[in-house]
This record gives sequence, structure tokens and C-alpha cells, in this order.
Amino acid sequence: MLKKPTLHSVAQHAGVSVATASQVLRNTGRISEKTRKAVLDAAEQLHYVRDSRAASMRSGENREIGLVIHEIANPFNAEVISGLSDFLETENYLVSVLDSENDSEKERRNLKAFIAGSRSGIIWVPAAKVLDETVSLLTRNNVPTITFLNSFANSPFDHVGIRNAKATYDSTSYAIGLGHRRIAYFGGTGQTYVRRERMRGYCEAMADHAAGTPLIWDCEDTKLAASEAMILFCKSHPEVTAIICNGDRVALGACLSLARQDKCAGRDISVIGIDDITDAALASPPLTTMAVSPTELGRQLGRVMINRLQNPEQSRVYLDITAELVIRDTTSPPSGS
Amino acid sequence: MLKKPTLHSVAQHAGVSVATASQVLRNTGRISEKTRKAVLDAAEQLHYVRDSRAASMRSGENREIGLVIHEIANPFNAEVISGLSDFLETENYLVSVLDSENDSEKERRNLKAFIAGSRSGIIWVPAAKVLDETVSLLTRNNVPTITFLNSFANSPFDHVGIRNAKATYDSTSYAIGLGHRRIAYFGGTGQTYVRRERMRGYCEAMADHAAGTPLIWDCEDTKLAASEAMILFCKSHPEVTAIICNGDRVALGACLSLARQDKCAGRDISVIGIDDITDAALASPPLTTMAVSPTELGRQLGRVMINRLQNPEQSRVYLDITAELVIRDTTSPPSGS
DNA sequence: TAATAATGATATAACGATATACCAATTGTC
DNA sequence: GACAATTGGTATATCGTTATATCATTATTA
Repeated sequence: MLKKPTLHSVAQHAGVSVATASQVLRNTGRISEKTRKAVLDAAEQLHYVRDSRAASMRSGENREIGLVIHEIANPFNAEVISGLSDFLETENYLVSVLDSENDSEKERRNLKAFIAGSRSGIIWVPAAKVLDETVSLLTRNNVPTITFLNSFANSPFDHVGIRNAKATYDSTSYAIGLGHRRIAYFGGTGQTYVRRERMRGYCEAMADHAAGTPLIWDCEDTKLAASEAMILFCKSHPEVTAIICNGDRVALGACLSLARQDKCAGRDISVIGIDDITDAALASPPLTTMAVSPTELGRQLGRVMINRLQNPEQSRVYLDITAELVIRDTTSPPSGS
Repeated sequence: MLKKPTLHSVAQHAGVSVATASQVLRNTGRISEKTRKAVLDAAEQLHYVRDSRAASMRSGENREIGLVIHEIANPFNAEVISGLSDFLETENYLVSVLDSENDSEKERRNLKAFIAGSRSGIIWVPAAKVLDETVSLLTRNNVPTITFLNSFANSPFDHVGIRNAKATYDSTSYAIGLGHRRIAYFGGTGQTYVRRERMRGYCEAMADHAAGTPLIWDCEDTKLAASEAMILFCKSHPEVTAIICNGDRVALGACLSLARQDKCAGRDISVIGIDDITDAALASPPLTTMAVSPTELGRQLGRVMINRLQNPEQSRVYLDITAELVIRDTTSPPSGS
């Protein structure tokens, strides 16, 4: 079994010095075509791969971006990742992903791992509860950081996210415009930044249009949990004719639950989601939702990151993308009207 | 703006030498309680994070595993990742994931990035077409590698996967047992290793039970593509009473399509998938499928990897997990009988 | 008490690359 | 033909760690 080839072995094989081999592989000119070819041939023959640890340590550049997200499994996140890494690939950056599972401790460990690996930048979806130490870790180690989707009080970091309050304000207003008056906010638990904003938009719309008192119903952010919670909700609040959901997965869970109760989303109760995940259009009935392009979001993230890396002294960037109403089959005027 | 703290700064701050500071942080005994405390305090105050590049370079150990997968978005994969990283976390390894998008070139780049970062091991779902150079890259650089799910001819690597042929053999046999005779294999394109095995199991079951000539219908491996392909399929082959699907996503797409044609999976046509993804149980009607626990698969992957790292000279490991039939509502005897 | 052993801390050389300064040989200019 | 400028290549220091050898001390034993 051969040992892993190094720059040393390549240089030796080509009959030149390590310094020369390095120059060739970095294309720093000043090398004759003859030796150039010799080095490249040697590298190829030995299947040499530059050790990025050594290279980045010495040069101070490593062109790797770390992404800490809760739930890689979430299809919306997955599309964001794809958009982000495609964009950053054109800028010659590599994106690596770690899953924090929405756990503050795991989140801290993951961010620490990225700092340890000296990523040039970190993108991070903060968990519901952010530890103080996590923030100091990032600031004191001087890593360009962007928070994504979620944020927290007094965050010093750049941010890319969704105009959450506007999204729910718009969807609620749309439901009101259809004639609904008993409208509930359905899904999510606790006071995450994102959920708080979304609930705010809903409440403001209800108030602005004098559409009655807000009603909020908690449930875990999964399809299964939502479908179960919806059974109880229907029993407790038969008067409600429309629900604004905390996200598409919850909305789809609610629709599923309605179908199992021999009701129909869009006829018996109107349902509106947020995100427009792939399954939203494929569900039956197809889901009305506030669409944000995850790919576009990923690209924006990349843009903000590149921008920050090139202008370290620039003041804090805060970018929110607007969601657009996509009307499908789960909304209609209330059945009485 | 302060500079990123190094071992040097920590040592200075604690009034000891770099060597001592290093010993303290690695718990290598022979250090007095007093200086120990001093160093730890300094490290905490400065929010020091060990540079893993330098550490791993010197020590030769880096306890990082790379995973190259096509489609992080795939919910099945996502659960595998979660199972894998949970397991490896208990062994103090970190898992990082790159997405190859089923593209041989991107796959090669990603693997190269992992070699460049000197991962201690690589887990890899080979794309449909594997480049020769990719294989030499891995072998010549001497990285312990495991292929996952997919494989290829003459692979020298350890393997963890599913007993594909047995899974479809069993599901086909079950359909035959229910009385079906016109059974088709639905979904997937091309001759990937996985699909070839699955089609083989289907064909063998058809032959063994003298259930007629096999029929294979291609389509892309997404829900949308499957639902569209299913329309055409129904028109072309009205005689078929059961389909064995290349996976759950395709199966769910087929069911969706049936629903839109006012037919019903399980009544008009029986549908069987493979994987048992989360949505399989939540679909309406719930999907009959060959279940493999992705979490268990992830754990097995971890086990095989640890085993390989500890016994580098051990002969090649080939591990296939058996899928179990889970009967839900998309299967029943053919309507004529 | 002298010799030996144990303890606690340090100096130094790696790991594998890159940046810099430098040197030799060739070419160009007046 | 003497000097400067260019070209092609190399020696060396360095990045931030860890492993090893070494060196003072202090404690133990004969």
C-alpha cells in the first residue's frame, strides 16, 4: 500500500524543488513550459491532491463556507442548500453543511467545528434558543457570519431571511378579502423569531381589518403532528373557517387531517401555508401558499456572503425577501356566503 | 477588532509555554493543577478554539468523516444522515456532507475536496456513472472508503446497502399471492446498480411464479415525473392490476396520479414502494411498501466505518440490509377476483 | 549525604503546503 | 564589453498545532 502523495513526492518525481512544484500547481507564471509539463505529469500520475489544510494554513485563504442548519431533511432547506452551493461554486467556494437539529448545544458544537476548521465564512440558522457563548465564540474568533431565516435580539451579524410579518399579513388579508372572519393561526410552538414575526403579521391584519380576535393554536412543525393537532382543533373551534399556517408542512398536515375527517380543504375550511415547498403544488388539493423561492434565497445568501468577505468593514446587512401569494385550491369564500 | 486567538496567545495569557498549554488542552497528565487551571481559564476567556487543521496535520488524526450523497433533499437520505451522524458522534467523529447531485464530475470534485481536507474516512453514494479517475483518486490517496446504496463493477470498497433484489422479489411475490398476474415494474431510468438489482428481483419473482412476462416502465425518480408518467402508463396498459415501484417517491407520485384520474390506489390498481419514507404512512391512502429503516442504515454505516478505521487490513466488508414488507392500504386482490 | 527517581515545565522538530527573498543564467542596452 | 534587466528556479521561514526529548526541580531511597 503506497503512502499518500505529497508535494514533496510530486517534486521528486518531476526532478524539481518543492517550491517549483508549488508554483506550477498554483499557476504563478515564471515557470518554463518544460518543467511545467513535468510537474503536471507527475501530479497526475501520482493522483496528487493538494492538502487543503496545509495550504489554507499558510496562505490564510481557504474558500470554504460552513452552513449550520436545523434539519437538513426539511425539503425547503434542502433546496436552499442547493441554490447556495451552486452560486458559491461559481465563486470557487465550497459549502459544507452540518445539522444542528434545533439543539442549542449541538449548534454550538457545530459552529465550533467550523471555527476549528477555519471556514472563511459561516451561515447559520439559529436554533430557538441561542447561547450567549455561541455568539462570543463567533465574534471573538472573528468569523464573518450570516444568520439565515431566524435571528435573535441584538444580533451583530448580517442577516438574510423572509419578510415574515408581511407574508402572513398578506395571506390573512387575502382570507379576509374572501369573506372569512373566524381565522386562526395554526402551527408552530414557542416564541422563535420567525414564528413571532409571522404571528405579528397575522394579528395586525386581523386588527387592521377589524376581523375579530386572533386565535392561535400550537403544534409541532411536522406533517404528522399537524394532522393530529388538527383533529382536536376542529372539535374545539368548529366556527373557524380559515387557517393561516406556520408553514407548508403544517398546512399539508392540516389538509390531510381534514381529508380523513371527510372534510375538504378549500371547501370546508380554507388553508394557507408559507414557503411553497415542492409538495405544496402536488398535494390534493394543491395548496394556496405564500411562495418564497428557496433557490433564490440560497443565491442571495451567497451574494451577501461574498460581499461581506470582500468588504469586511461594511456595516451590517439585513436582507428580507418578500413572499408572493400563490392561489391554488385550498382557499375559497366561506361556505355560508 | 481582535485577532483570532491561537495556542500562542493562550499560553502567553496564562504565562506558560505553548507546549504546556497544548498539554493541558489535550489532558496529557503531568501538569500541576495550578497551571492547568491557569491555562483553561485563559482559553475560556479568550474563547480559544483549537485549529483543527494544524492539529490534525501534526497528529495525523482528524476524526472527520465525509459523506458524498446525491440529493440531500431526498427525505430518506436525510434520515440516514441523521442516523449516521448521531452514531458517529458517540465515537467522537464529525460528519460533513456534500451533495453530488448525481453528477459524476461534481462527485469527483466533492470526493477530491474530502481527500484534500484529509478526512479519515469517506462514505459515498456513487452516481450512476463512476469515473475511473474517481476510483484511483480514492485508492491512491489511501482513504478508507465505503460505498452506500449504489455500487459499481469491481469496486474495491466496503459496501453498505439494501438487499434490493430480495426486496422486489418479496413485494412481487406478495402481489402474485394476492392474485395479480399483470404486474409491472414502474419508475427509475437507466441501469444504475440499485435499479438493476430491483428489476432483477421483480423479474425472478415473475418467472418463479409463472406470472407472465415482465413489463418495465421508465420515469424520472420524482413525484412529479411519476405522476405524469402514470397517466400515459394507464392509457397504454389498462390490463395491469399492480405496480412494483422503484421507490416510495415514485409510488406516491403514481398514487397521486391515480387519484386525479378518479381511480384509487389499492382498489383499482395495487401499488407497492420501497423505503418507507415518512410520507408513505401519511399519504392517502397509506402506502404498502418494503421498509428499510434509514436510521438503522445510518448506524450500520457508522459501524462499518469505525470497524474499517480500526482494522485497516481487514478484508472487504459487504453488508446488505433486508427490507420488510409493510402492508397498508394500496394493495388488495385484483378487482375482478 | 549522595545517588536515584519522580514531577512539572520547556525547547525543538516536525506535519505539508505557500510566500518571500535570493541566486544563477540569460538577454538587452548604451 | 560592462552593467542592468529579465527569466527560471531554489532555499528558507512560516502557518498553528503536537510529539519527543530534554532540563530543572523536588522527593525518595539506600
